[in-house]
Amino acid sequence: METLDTVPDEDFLRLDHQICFSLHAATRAFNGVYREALKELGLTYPQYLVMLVLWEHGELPVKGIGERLRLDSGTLSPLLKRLEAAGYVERRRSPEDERSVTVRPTGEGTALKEKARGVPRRIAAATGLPLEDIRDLRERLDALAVRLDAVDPDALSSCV
Amino acid sequence: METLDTVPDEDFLRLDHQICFSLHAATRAFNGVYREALKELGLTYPQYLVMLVLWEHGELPVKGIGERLRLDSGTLSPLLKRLEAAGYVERRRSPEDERSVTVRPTGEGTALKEKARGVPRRIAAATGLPLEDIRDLRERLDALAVRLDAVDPDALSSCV
DNA sequence: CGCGATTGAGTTGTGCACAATCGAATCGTG
DNA sequence: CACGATTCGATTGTGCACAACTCAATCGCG
Repeated sequence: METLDTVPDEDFLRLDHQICFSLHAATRAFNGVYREALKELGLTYPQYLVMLVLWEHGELPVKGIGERLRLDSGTLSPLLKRLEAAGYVERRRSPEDERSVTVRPTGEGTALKEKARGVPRRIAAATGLPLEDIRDLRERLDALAVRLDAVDPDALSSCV
Repeated sequence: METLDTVPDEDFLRLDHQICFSLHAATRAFNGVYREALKELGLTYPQYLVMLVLWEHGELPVKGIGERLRLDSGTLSPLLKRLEAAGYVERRRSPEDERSVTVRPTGEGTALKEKARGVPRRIAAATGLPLEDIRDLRERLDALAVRLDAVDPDALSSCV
């Protein structure tokens, strides 16, 4: 059987090139499709993700959004400012904990959900894949992300 | 059977959330792992991709790199300048066509290939997946990217 | 209660992705 | 040969990702 140990470095480098590159290419392709689909909503794809979690939860602290999307304040702070400037969300300091900032959709932001309703179906159609394939792919990617996030940094730099 | 047409919008939105988000999360997880693995080489992940194609082809015009990695000059120009500043590549105008810029690894850049040899194996090990699973995943992602790149932009904005 | 440690946002700086645009070189057709 | 169209790269501007840091608010232990 073909395993990690029976493949020469040279082939490996090629294979590796393709898996990481494939992921990159697929992500960028998705971004391109979303960019088109979200153009009429005036949202970028990461902004759309933020609105998705806000539509689902009603309101969340910045930290809560960051946990669900795995983004830190360095990414979210400016993004949320742009969403606020666009009139889709409002931010205010939590009365209970002055360190925390609560974000919630404005009326306009909530109304946007209706306009966004058709987006996911069109995206799924664009993939040309049956639902079960999409689901299977998603599960593999999730499992992969979990494994990669759990990797010990030192185990990487210190070669085997 | 469950198809695109038998699932309500509401569920769909959730499913969609997960597939696009999973891809995003997996890409970012990969980036994190590569960041660690490439730290000792002084390369970012996109810079590593560029070095990979240069190691394979010896020298290429900027356009050739862009075709292989699907990146445009707006991304490559500054990236190549940084690689040049790091001493890994040199750029010069092609004598045959003064519009074109030829990029090739310096001696130091070529030497880097040996130091990079162990990287892909460690990345593959970090995924915790057998080779055939990686290959299968790669093929699915490639097929997906092809489909998504071929999507007619008008078909997205004009709803079904 | 008081003070050091921790937590939550925000800021700064670097790098990538991409759209739009520019200028120079080259091509192609009349 | 001349001139409009195209090609190539660089540049500009916007937005995202992330590391490193700051600062205020809060927590918790003595």
